[in-house]
Amino acid sequence: MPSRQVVAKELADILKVIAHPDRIRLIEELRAGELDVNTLASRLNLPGPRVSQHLSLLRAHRLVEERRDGRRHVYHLNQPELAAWLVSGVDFVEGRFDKSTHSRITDARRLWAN
Amino acid sequence: MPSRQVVAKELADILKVIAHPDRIRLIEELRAGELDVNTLASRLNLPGPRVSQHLSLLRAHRLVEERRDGRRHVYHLNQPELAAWLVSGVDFVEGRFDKSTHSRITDARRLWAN
DNA sequence: TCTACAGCTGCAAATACTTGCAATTGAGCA
DNA sequence: TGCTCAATTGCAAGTATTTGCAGCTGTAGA
Repeated sequence: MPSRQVVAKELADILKVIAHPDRIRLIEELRAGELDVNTLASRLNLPGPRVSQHLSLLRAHRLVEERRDGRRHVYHLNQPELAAWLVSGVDFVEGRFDKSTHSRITDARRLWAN
Repeated sequence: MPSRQVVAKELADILKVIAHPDRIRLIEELRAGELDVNTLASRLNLPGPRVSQHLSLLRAHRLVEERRDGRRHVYHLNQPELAAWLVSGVDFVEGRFDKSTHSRITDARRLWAN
């Protein structure tokens, strides 16, 4: 199978993993450093098992890694540049908003820029 | 709903649209300029209706635009930088390959670099 | 008008994702 | 050992995507 096809498939695979609102937010939360599952769950306001499943998917694709600290499971981004890359992708979202909602983007970009 | 959440949702939506091997290849084919549906179908070696459906999805999300030229439907990227952004995302694929298949990435990157 | 070519649309079957909830594992501590 | 907190796993129901194929629309040219 030709290389472009292989790489397109792998890239599609990774994008599919990232392409979920909760998982994008997990990645964004982890941009600044490591956090445990509980903290993530309460920051995103999601049930624990759900966060756990998202994390296990991200883990299976090596986007995050886990570390144990006592009874806590602490997660961090495997490739921290991923978060920056994602934020830069927000540019391509702009066309989708009408003018009134448009400020949300600059807003979010500012929050994520930190 | 908080901005980060809105933007995460929109970004997820766009990524979901992009996250398909065929559609990634379509975007890559279009990086250099416009092409009609037939050309795309034969370059990707896919049945016409399939390419048509992928394009209509990309079109619905404003990632591509259509132009008519006689009986041809000619497509082009709405935001050409999208292709470059995608290619830069290939970096995050690298961790997934073992050493033997690793050369495919440099390979594909070279091909996509044009 | 008739034909051919270029694409699009619709629909059903197969497949994959998401979500909620209950049950389970595993580490620390009394 | 027995209890509890932190997370993970498993599974079923609901929802969305993908794929193949048949049939349709619209344009150009004889």
